[in-house]
Amino acid sequence: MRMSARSIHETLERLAALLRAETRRLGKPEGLQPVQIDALLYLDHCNRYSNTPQAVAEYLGSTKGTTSQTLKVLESKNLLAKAQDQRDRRVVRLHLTSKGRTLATTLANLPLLESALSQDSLDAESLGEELGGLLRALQRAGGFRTFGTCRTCRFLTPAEGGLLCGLTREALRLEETQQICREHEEPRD
Amino acid sequence: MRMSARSIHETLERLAALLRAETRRLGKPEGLQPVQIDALLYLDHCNRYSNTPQAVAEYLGSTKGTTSQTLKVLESKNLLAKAQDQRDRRVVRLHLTSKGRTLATTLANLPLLESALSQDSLDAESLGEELGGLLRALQRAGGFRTFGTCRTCRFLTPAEGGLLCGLTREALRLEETQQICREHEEPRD
DNA sequence: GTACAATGGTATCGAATCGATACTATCTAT
DNA sequence: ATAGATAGTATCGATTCGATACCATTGTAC
Repeated sequence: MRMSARSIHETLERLAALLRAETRRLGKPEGLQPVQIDALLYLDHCNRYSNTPQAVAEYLGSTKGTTSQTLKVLESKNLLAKAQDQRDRRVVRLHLTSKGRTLATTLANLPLLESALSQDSLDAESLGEELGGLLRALQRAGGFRTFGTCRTCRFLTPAEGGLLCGLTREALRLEETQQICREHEEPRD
Repeated sequence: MRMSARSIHETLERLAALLRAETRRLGKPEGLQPVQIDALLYLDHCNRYSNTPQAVAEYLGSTKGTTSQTLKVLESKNLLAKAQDQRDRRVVRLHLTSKGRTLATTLANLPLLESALSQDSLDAESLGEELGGLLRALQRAGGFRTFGTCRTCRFLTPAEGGLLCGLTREALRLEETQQICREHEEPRD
């Protein structure tokens, strides 16, 4: 039984539709759209190099203009605050408010997905591996940014007294290495 | 390394965003939105019990109203034709035009996905298994219709001279058993 | 050092999605 | 025959999204 690209395409589309509907359901009490929730979760999980409108746009696969509106909504709901970067004054830094952090934590786990993953027939471990592999393959095929964490980044370099980002030459706290980074790159074979 | 529900959630979201962007790109020359393409592909691949607006709505995880608009667009582009069902005159039957069939065939394979799946690091077989398993688990958890094919349906019954749908008691041609069915149900335990 | 391109971001417009609601038509159960 | 369920459409308002234009800041070429 050969597994065709079309059948995988179909399955992915069904998964995406279900996930989207569930996200919509979950965001409804807060008056949040799926895209707004995606942005919120990203900002809750990205590092200090990656909390800009541009990065959000790339992560969501959207344009700057659309993302700007999405962020405006989150700001108007007091879920995030904007601040001008001091080094590069074109750049806006996005920080979740405590209300935003709380909401992100709530929205991060989808009940539907939780209960699906807890079923005996599923091995979350190998599922995660396969999904991750597909994502990396797609990103490689399309030349997109990978948005991974330091753990799998080719720039991560051990130094005396801790870890270092080889790109910025800055020291990284341990928690930071588990956050999503816009500059993440896979090791070269 | 425990694989958390959140990280799977995140990966799925990224996959969905990439797929959606790619579908958008692909549909642009035709002036079709992603949802319209999804509906087109569904109608190209569903059986005669499942080609109604209601079924499309359930498949896409959307509402009747929204789906009605989606279908209106496809109709105005001469990609599908509506016909009243003669048995139940509330029901509208949707049939792709030859133009619609052709376009569906074109849009069914995403270049990005094809090239990702062809990479050595990926085993399309086990990926398909894992994805299918996750989809079934989600459908079970949420009580959604499964939209599978006869091959995995508990209603499929062998009869003299061919196959039979145990629900409608009608004979099925072999090709039909490979199409998506709205009445599909997984075997009980 | 001054022009000029590149980059980050916002504003605005029009087309489309989407949920909600209300409505019509048809079928089914009693 | 009547009530209720079901299939579908129409319409409204909020939001998404791409496209375009625009502004501010930074980087680069000369």
